[in-house]
Amino acid sequence: MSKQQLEVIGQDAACCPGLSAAPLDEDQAADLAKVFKALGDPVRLRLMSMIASRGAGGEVCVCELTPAFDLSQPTISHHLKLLRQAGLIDCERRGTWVYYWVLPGVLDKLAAFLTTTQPAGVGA
Amino acid sequence: MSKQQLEVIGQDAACCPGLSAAPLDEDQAADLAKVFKALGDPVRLRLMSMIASRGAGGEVCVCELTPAFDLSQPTISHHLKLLRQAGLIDCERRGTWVYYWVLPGVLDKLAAFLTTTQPAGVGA
DNA sequence: CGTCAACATAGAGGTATGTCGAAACAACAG
DNA sequence: CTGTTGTTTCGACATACCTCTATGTTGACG
Repeated sequence: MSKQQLEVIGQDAACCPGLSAAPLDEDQAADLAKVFKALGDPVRLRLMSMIASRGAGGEVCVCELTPAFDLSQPTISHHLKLLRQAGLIDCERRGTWVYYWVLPGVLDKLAAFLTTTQPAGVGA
Repeated sequence: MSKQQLEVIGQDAACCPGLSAAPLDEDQAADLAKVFKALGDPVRLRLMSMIASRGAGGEVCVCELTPAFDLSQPTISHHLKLLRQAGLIDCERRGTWVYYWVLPGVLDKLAAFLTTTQPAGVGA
């Protein structure tokens, strides 16, 4: 499902040198900005939090997410789609319901990108 | 200078439980979203990177930042203002020039917020 | 005091984003 | 097959955002 997500964060070695390591070039900045932009909305941030707080292999049904907001169901679906396109989450339909989960490693890689103290042994 | 920046990240103890720890409430999400939204633009991300790559106490003059982009000087100034209002950077005028730096600890706290493996001793 | 350079602010215009209701799609129950 | 429930897609609209030009502000220098 969903062949249309970014791979900014998930690229094998490292997504990029790190924000504080060296000035980003235009392409890196554009890709990373899409991920941060996806997190730059209160609704999406809460959605991410609700999904991520289920733990590593955890999943959440859309039917659990929607009633937590004073928004229409299509709007929630729209935000979930944006998070998916940003490469942060993925989903699967099982019967009537659709379950979402956080793509493994994405948040940690994003955290590593922001960390100013470089993790030892990243080469270069 | 600049009494108008967010304090989301800098709050004494912890800005919040962490994205994966527990579902964010509306207020936390709204505050955090402003920070991520500030990073959700390629230009601002490059600006942050250019400033942050100067290291801990490093500073950058605006006159060094502006010519790196194909944008007008007021546009760069506008983006710097947004980054400042998000509580990510601060600035000081020295003579004719204005110098910007990354507020200490902000990026690391943001990284800690995203990290899924909770730092030891956070209770619960 | 006058002028110049470095930045910031103000206002305007085009584009993207968030939200909705309506409709389409998928899966299951009778 | 038909109806019901859960979810996504489709247009449409109001608002926010990014960018520009024009103007203001601050400090340096004669």
